[in-house]
Amino acid sequence: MKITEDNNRIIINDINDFHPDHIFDNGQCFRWEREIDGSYTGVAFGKAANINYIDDNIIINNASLNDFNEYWKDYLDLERDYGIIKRKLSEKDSHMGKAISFGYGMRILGQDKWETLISFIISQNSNIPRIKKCIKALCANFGDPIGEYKGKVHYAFPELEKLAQIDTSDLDTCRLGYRADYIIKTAKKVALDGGETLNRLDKIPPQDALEYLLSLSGVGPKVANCITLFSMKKYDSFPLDVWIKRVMHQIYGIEEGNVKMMQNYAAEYFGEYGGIAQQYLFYYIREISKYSNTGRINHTC
DNA sequence: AGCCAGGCCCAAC
DNA sequence: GTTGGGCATGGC
Repeated sequence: MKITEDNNRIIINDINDFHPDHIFDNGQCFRWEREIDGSYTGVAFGKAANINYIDDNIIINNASLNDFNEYWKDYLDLERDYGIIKRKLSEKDSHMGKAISFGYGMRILGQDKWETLISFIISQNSNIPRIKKCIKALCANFGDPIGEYKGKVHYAFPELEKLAQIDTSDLDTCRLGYRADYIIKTAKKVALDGGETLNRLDKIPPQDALEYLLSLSGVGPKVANCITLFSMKKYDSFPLDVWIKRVMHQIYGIEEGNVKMMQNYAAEYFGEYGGIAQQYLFYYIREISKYSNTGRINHTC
């Protein structure tokens, strides 16, 4: 990885398996917006940036070398060789192979735990466009402004202490529906020790981490798996949402609605990279579904 | 217009 | 321990 710093811009050479669409528009994050040039502008860890991929170079605009080393390198998971993972998973079956050739530039971001927790509580029983709007409103109303960039004021994700201090009705303006109450309850519980437990979840046994997450209001198995996958580098986490349930039934032949069997099958079949496999499949199935409305997965796509 | 969305809670078995 | 109705909102 060769890094160049140039006028508040970072350029990284020699990174393969990187495509902004496959990374920022695959449902793992909700705060990045596509620009007309194919780049994405957004906020992570309280830093606003614009990221693009041109001629095999990753370009991070509005970032210092310090920002890169401290945040972006890990956030973008740049030190992982996705080539190896893709080859391993592609060998599984032709569907997996197709999903990977379709979303070849996907990477699992290393997101902030608190932001991921709240974001995926919001995500439940909703759809991605609305989730993005809800989170945008939450940040604009309760996040710290972090300055203007590309003609817009950007906001950090709301601090734990901030959401722990307010009431459910204060969130009315964010249009979160019944999830507002979950968020306030969860914030108050996480804040009991200043977020210490949450921040250490990746350093304790996975079963204990899962148990803590499931004890939080609005966090069930699916949301908990998203949190551990997208913010704790637990790549065998296999979130079963409505889309992946369809995949498990229609492609892998597992009895419809049998969640336990689906989890077991994924763990056995995909193993340590189940979560990454899941994300390729999720992106693929949703994209091809945009072009058909049969309600079934088109195996020939 | 009506079904669906990166599900979870809780009461009733 | 499992099951299913209810849930607030808006995308399409």
